[in-house]
Amino acid sequence: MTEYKQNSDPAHGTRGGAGDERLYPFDTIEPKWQKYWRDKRLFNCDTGNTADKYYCLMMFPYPSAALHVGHGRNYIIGDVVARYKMMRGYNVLAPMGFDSFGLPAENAAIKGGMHPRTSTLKNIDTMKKQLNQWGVEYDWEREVISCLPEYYKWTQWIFVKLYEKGLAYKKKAFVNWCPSCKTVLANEQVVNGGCERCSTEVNQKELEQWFFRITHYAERLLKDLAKLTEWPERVKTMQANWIGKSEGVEIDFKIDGMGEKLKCFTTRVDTIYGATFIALAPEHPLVNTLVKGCEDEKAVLGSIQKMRDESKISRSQSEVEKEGVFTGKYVINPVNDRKVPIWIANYILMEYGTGAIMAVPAHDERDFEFAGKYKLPIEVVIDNPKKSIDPKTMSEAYTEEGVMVNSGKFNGLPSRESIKKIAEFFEEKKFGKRTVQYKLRDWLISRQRYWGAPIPMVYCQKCGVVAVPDNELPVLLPESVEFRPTGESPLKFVKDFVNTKCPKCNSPATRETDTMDTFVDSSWYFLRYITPRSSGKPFDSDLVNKWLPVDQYIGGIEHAILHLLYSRFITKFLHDIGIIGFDEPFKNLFTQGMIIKDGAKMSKSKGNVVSPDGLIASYGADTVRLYTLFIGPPEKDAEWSDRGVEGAYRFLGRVWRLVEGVILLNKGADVTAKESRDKLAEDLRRKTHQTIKKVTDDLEGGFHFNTVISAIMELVNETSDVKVKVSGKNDKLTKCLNEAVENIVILLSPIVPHIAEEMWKMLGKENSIFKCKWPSYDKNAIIDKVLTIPVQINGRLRSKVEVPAGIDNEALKKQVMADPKVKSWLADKAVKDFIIIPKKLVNVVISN
RNA sequence: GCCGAGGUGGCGGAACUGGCAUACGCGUCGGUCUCAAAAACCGAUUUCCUCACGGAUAUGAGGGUUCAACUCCCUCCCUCGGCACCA
Repeated sequence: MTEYKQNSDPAHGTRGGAGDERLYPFDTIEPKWQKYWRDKRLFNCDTGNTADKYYCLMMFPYPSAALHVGHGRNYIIGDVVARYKMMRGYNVLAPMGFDSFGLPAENAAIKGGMHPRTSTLKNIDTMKKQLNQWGVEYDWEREVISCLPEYYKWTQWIFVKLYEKGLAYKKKAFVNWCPSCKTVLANEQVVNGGCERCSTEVNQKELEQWFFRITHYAERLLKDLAKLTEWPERVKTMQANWIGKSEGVEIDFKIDGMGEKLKCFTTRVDTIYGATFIALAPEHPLVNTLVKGCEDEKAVLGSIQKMRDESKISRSQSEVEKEGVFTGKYVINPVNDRKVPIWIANYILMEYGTGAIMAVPAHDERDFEFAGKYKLPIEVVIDNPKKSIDPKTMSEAYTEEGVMVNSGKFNGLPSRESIKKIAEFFEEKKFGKRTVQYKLRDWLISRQRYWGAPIPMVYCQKCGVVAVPDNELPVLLPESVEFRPTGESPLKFVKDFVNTKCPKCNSPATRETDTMDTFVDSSWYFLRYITPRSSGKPFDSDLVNKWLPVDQYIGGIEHAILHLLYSRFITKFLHDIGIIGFDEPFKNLFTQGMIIKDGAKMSKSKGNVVSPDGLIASYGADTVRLYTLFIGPPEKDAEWSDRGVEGAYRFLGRVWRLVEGVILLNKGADVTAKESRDKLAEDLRRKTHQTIKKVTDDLEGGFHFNTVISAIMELVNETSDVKVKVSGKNDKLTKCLNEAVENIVILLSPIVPHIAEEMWKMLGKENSIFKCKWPSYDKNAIIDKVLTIPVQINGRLRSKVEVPAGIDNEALKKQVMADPKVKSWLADKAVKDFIIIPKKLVNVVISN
């Protein structure tokens, strides 16, 4: 999605541990099968067949120069899911594309590199080769590249639709400005006061910018999180926190001696009787009027200006000392007609609520701190029921619930109850009204950059702001521009681009020169894959309605807020204008963890990037895939280990030799059976079917690839043990052995597709293994006939007994009591209790 | 501070609705094969005591419930991620 800072150096591969001796010929097998899948169009989806559709989507990447094994995790997981679902009989759609507008390509151009288009398309080419090497397959005929006019035409079209509905608008505002990237950033792109991309401290700049009115959808974006039952809880929590809903009351305070009213938002209207001052943000529009004519007006204005000058960023850090100044004016508290002084304070944010608060020092930490500093009165109106509060000695604000005191007719009520009562009272008396506030801000989408989709708007002297009509889209990016880090869009200096005619009146006009945030591009691409070459409309609505919502979306946790929230917003919008029939885009979401090396996220600057190229050369792609999935639970971060890769490689070698060995057996090599063949056969068959069950359950119930692999390893170990003991005769045992081996190959195939295809062929099978049906297990075969029951004495394991599966409790008890170890533990002690957990365990409780 | 996830051998990690803790893999040690090495194969591997049989001990710390606790309850500690002067 977003571009990554880390780039790996493809020339610097990890050392190969395999040496010249390969455990199996992966280097010839892998390219062969990759070509085969492509030739047989294995991943090309017929979207016309929607009966058993399965839309398996990976977050499309920004085309960086080279991928590392951390990126690989995402694609490998997706590929395994797609192949598995195919074998389950689904018509799988697994498309891929490139989120190819963005800053890195343009920054490279500024440094004197290639034109962004050239470098981007080149990177796309490299990336496709790397994906191919991994054996990760897609329906490439549906490739979507967001920087091409055929795509961004429709990004612009969506902009115009938003504009027509009043959801795209331009306003002058203080915006986050990254001095290094020389562009504005959305609130979501500011991380700890720094630029998301380069970490440079962001400052504030007043600019006229385009916004999307995502706040209009705040309530639905919040409420509909409940619909997303198959999303990780943490992602939903992060989105809910980001939207930040709070319910409260907006109070109208009359300003004493002036006609004006002052609105304050509070969630704690129960504390209204304890309001001892009012605090306004320095940017509040009434500030100048209020201050006018006050004592020492000049000094007051000076300190207000000082507060404004502090960057918004440093003001948002809690360590910053609270500052404020008295305006000389008062409001009247409507509940008791008391005069309350109005202050200007640096801790009040203009962009939240009304930019003004009623301050209740006794019951708010921040107000308490401020009141302490400026010696403002503290009045307790909520008492702690456990220990009465003395306002003179209190050392911190009491913010808990309690009992109302000093609050007129509300005295004695529990504070929680009075929130509702006072709110009702306020509405009745018209002192104010109940409202809801959100932290979510409108989405700032203007970027002073070249490499993005131009905002399709025209400024006409007569008609004003005019949207470019559909038939004139796309507004093409001009080819030749000068890349200069001026802080203004390079498009501004391209006369042919800027000067145009008004689409309405045909008189001379100028174009908007800013481009769109690339997150606009990525918030609808999943719709385009269904009909990627559609030229008359963004997509075919009927078909899109059949294929979406996406059945499985897979990507990194870093997009928990930005991309996923924006995509949900755009989907809801397109739903509301009636061109799609669903209002949530992604039914199941899986967020995989990062791959860590030497304790840190892989990055070029840290020099800890593991490139797949060297690994694939030494061990093959299947080994890299296997290890990547075996490393740990895929949703968690995991530390990369080169030793672990070798272990995965050795395992594939063992499987390869097992298959070769069994084929030899089938030809009638070896002749001596060394022990009871029937029991061996039965045990092996049981293990085989238990493994089928375990693997299928682990894939269906979440992506537990690590336990899937360990289960298959167990089966391989057991099968290898059996193989050693077997003759070549075509009897029950060799049959079970063949069954075990075939199933091992099938169960492994989504994970290590190349070697699986090759072994499948060695076993004499005709078609691609991915055309074969996923096995089901025999319910009877998985039942153990003989059980080993652990025997505990007073909860401690002391012995084990072997019993037939159907044994009744009486017989079991008899056998346990006869066990010599149990006998010696019991000695002459009385048995107080005898607990039998059927098929699991026996616990004999005795006195000590 | 608030919200979320987590803490299990030397390491990555397993353990379903409370029922054999440490599966599987890595590493280490010992062995087979080899002139030798690599690969492969076999065996051992929580810790402590014991020649051994065996015993004791252990899932961040402490308490509780239970015949039985990694799992449930209470108190606390630590790590990671998100949000954070949001009224």
